[in-house]
Amino acid sequence: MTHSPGQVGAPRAEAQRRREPAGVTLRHVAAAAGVSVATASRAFSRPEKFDPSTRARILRLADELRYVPHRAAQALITGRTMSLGLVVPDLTNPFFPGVIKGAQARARERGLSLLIADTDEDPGAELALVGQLAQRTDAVVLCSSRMPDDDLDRAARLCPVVLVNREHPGVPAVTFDSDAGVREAAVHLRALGHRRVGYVGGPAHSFSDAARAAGLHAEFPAHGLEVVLLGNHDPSFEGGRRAADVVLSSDVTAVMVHNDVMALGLVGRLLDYGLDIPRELSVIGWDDIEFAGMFTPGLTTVRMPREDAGRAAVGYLEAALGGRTSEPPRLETHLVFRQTTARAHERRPG
Amino acid sequence: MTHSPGQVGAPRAEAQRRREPAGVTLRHVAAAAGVSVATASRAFSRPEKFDPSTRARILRLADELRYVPHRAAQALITGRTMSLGLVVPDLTNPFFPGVIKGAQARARERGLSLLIADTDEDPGAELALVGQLAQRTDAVVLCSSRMPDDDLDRAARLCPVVLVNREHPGVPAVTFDSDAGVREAAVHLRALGHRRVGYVGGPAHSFSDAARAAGLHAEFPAHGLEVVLLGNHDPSFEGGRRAADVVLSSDVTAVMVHNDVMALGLVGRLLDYGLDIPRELSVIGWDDIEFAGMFTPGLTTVRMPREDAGRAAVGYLEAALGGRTSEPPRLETHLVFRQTTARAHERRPG
DNA sequence: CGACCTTGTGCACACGATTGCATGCCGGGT
DNA sequence: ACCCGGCATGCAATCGTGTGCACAAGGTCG
Repeated sequence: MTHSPGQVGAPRAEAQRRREPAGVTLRHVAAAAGVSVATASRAFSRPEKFDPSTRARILRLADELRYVPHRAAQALITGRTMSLGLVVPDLTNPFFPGVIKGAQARARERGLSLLIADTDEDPGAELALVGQLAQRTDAVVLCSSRMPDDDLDRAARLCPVVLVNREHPGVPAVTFDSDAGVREAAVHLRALGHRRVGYVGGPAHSFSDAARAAGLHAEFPAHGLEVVLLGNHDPSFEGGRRAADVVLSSDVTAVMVHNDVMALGLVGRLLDYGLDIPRELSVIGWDDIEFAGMFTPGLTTVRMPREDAGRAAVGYLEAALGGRTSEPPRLETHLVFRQTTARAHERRPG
Repeated sequence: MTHSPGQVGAPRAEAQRRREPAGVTLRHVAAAAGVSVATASRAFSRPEKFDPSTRARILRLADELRYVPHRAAQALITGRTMSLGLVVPDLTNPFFPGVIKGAQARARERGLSLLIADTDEDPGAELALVGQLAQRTDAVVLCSSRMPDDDLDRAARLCPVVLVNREHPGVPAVTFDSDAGVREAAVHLRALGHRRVGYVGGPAHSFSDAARAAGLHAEFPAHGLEVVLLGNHDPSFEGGRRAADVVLSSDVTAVMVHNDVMALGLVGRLLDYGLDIPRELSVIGWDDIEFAGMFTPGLTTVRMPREDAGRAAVGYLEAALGGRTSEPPRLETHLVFRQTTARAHERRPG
């Protein structure tokens, strides 16, 4: 209104004041096609009810001009950033890159991007982090969070949230169904003649540790196996090594371990002690990280389909943002047989 | 102009048409403070030349109202998204989470976010990926890219780019200086009595493989060591295992391996063969991934400070975007001594 | 005492895309 | 011949923030 409106040509010169090459905008393609910006926009968003030839021409021109929509502008007007956040406690824990990979693949298929945040194992920082992410993303997936319950409530109010490997009332969650895996482990150990099986636990207040222990207590007795709790330990290689003494001084012939990294630490230390694994002690881990099969002896373990979990989590959020309601899945786990389990034998007294 | 302009109160009702709770905007805090939106905005961006009391009042109110700036709106007007992209070939390769972690930490300190993209080991897809990232980020770091040279040129024209662990004329790069690490390895092996040392290579056209081989050729002869090339192999555990036969049928007493994962595969297979490591063969890996110290025997290896690399890469980009020019660093590597190296012995003929 | 500078603040436009409403055109029915 | 409906398209407002320029108030100096 203030300036001659007929000129639909190049963006006005003064726009170049600050700002790099500027890129081609909808205005350019509209001008090139001899239509208004509105029409150009609709050529993308409203394929239906549109003159096919006009539409085709616009799209072709957009392509030739290498037009790419400006995400920030879209985000501003639509209120959707088209990106998701993903929070993990520790990237160097081999469990998480798997779920990230899955999440990322699904996100890419859908034209979404993924912001990864690592909390450095600090549950207290997670809420703040979700707050930051909420500004830049439409929703976030919280992975194996050890966030306190009320922080979790607050986070869920901040923006749409989906949990992975944790449950909390009122918050959707992609979970792992330990049952099948644990049952297979029970059958396996029982068949090998074991009767008393230890459980080397992870962090005391971790949700997944509680879930795993519960699975054991639910399934093992039904198969004639006694479960012996062997304490809570740091979920690290060192934590596994340190658990060796407890295991050694118990009278179990087999142990389940909270995760693979710990299990590998435990096995390593026990081998150092001169123990013959699996002859004197069978060990079963949890997760099936890549390295589980690379160690000697290869670790028997309960596989968690973590890429599937990542995919499912973003799939759920994408549906939820689109207004479609869906139920996040509960994923099956299974036992992977390798070399750390064998027939039960008496162990010579420690 | 079309509607009564006096009303500076809440955003106009019709704005609520579509759009969730809407959040509090600069307009809210401006209204609360009794100033214009422009002043409120400047309270943040122009601390200097500002009436201190007004500024303090505005900031306090902003805080009370829980105002958080709308990133998309800022991005639209400033042309800066305040986020960076990071492209890696494979997240599940333990090398990369390390650099991501470093990058992420530095980015967070600076209020930047990081978009991670995994190319699934497909160098052909990388350029397209950078294109996508360029829309949503201000710059991208390309990590150990195997992208062809001209793709790399194109990518660098798309948006500011920094390379990690790769070099290319005209593109800034955070690199690893193999020299110190390789020299230490040479001294170490020589002291242990080795004379002929094999090199188990990675992918044929990989930049880092060329760099590593070059380092060997530059340093080893100077220390009286002969280098024997033992071919190119897949940079995976399996690749390392498959290299075992070549190693066994050569007459070297020690090998350097392109990376730790391969080295671990190689060692595992050789142990399967009944070889006594390190007595019959010394093995040195490259990277110092977490698991290198967890295997038995612990892998002697050349450490790459990968978190530092991540930090340096985003540090460089941040400076570059801020107009400050800097030189991306060349990071020192060092040998980490563990159990796969020992005095040279004749090996009984294969 | 007036001209000029400094300092603090507001007006208005811009960024690039989306979208409700209006408009113009064309054809068919009464 | 006129009106109405459908269809394709344009107008203009809008999202939330940043910033050049104008302008007012107060102070200083000649």
